[in-house]
Amino acid sequence: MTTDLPAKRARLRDDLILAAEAAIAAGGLSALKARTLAETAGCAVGAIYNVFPDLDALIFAVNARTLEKLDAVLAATIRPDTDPETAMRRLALAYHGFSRAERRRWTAVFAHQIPDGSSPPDWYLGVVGKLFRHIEGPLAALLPDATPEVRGGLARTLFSATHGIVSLGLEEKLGPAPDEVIAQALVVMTRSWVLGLPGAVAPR
Amino acid sequence: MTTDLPAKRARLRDDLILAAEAAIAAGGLSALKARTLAETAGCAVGAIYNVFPDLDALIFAVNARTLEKLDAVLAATIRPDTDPETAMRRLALAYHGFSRAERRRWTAVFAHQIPDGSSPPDWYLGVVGKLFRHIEGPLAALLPDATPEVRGGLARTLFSATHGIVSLGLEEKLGPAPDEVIAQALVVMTRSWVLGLPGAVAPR
DNA sequence: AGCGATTTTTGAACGCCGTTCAAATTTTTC
DNA sequence: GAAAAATTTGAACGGCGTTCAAAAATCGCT
Repeated sequence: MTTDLPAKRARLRDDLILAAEAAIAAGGLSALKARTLAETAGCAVGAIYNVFPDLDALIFAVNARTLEKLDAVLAATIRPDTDPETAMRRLALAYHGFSRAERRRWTAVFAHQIPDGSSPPDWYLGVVGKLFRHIEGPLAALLPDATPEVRGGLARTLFSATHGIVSLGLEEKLGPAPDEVIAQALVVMTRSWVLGLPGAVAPR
Repeated sequence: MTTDLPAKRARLRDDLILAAEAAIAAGGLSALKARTLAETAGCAVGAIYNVFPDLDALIFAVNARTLEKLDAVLAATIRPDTDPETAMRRLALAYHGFSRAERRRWTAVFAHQIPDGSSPPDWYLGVVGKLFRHIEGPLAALLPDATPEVRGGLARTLFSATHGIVSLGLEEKLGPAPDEVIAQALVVMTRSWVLGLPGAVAPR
């Protein structure tokens, strides 16, 4: 019985990601411990470092999965021909809903701090980048004259703004913030974009 | 020479806050170490815990100072009679500028994660809450018919959205984000609010 | 001023963490 | 089947926040 070397490594890799994901879902980023992880995945502590350079890399793998799941949720949210306001509102509310449903996993994506000089791996930024494209459809309908560059930049801006509202609400960094209040804020915000953006991007 | 008991404690408290602030400004939240702190402030490690229940409490004290400083910057940014668009744009750009000038201290405010169940102390939320009031002036000029409650909620929303744009830009969580790009995004965003909010808050 | 009671300060020690690396084990090669 | 190479192992390391028995300082009283 030849257990196929690289396949065994790949299986351990998957087991570790699943174990890490479960730990994060149960207790947040700070609940991720090398020793617990090794026990859950059924390997020695040192084995983790045969597959990942450090726990940060493992966290990136988990966070990428969370982002992929969010991507799928957003993709299922709108049809291509939905009008811009409905589409933007649904996207924002879907984002909010996901962040509530997957509270800890989603928080981990943004709470994860990497050492000062370094930046996220390229493959990871690619996964992040896919998220913006959902907004680009509605934006194109709303701003037919905008260049793809302008639209791309704007998609990023709207994503960031939505993220700010959802994120500060979820972590309650600004005080209590009930679900319904956040949702209403998102509705007003998206409505304001639909009314204001066409004039705002046009040159003076 | 009676060295006045409570005064000595207060002095140590201040020394610790200053030492912590310097550590954070030099190397971020993760550079805050109890032993280094004690040495800088000229006390024993255990003495920290005579003044603060734990390092989290000390971090709140530092972050409150940072927020007070931001509050002062925002207060100096606009005159009472500035038109809404100019005021909002200046506030957003001032927020962005502060986050760049005080990169590490500002990052510490939002990167600071408290244990799962607990929430920030009330006095701290009070300091945070003061920040929103700067937006309320311009908002009142823009939406004369809005109730104070609506204005208050909206101020929070706009703050959160601005924060999202500045924050994701600064941490480069979505990829590279040069200063000028972020600033331009804020200009478009505030312009869109001025054009769109009056219609967006009005009932259908 | 003297001296026992009380409070405050001290820093070695504790438990836990991510990570390493010499040794044990497994797999490959001939 | 045995020697060589590659992989896996887990005790050990250095560093962390926090604690707490002991030491030092201060207070209360005569």
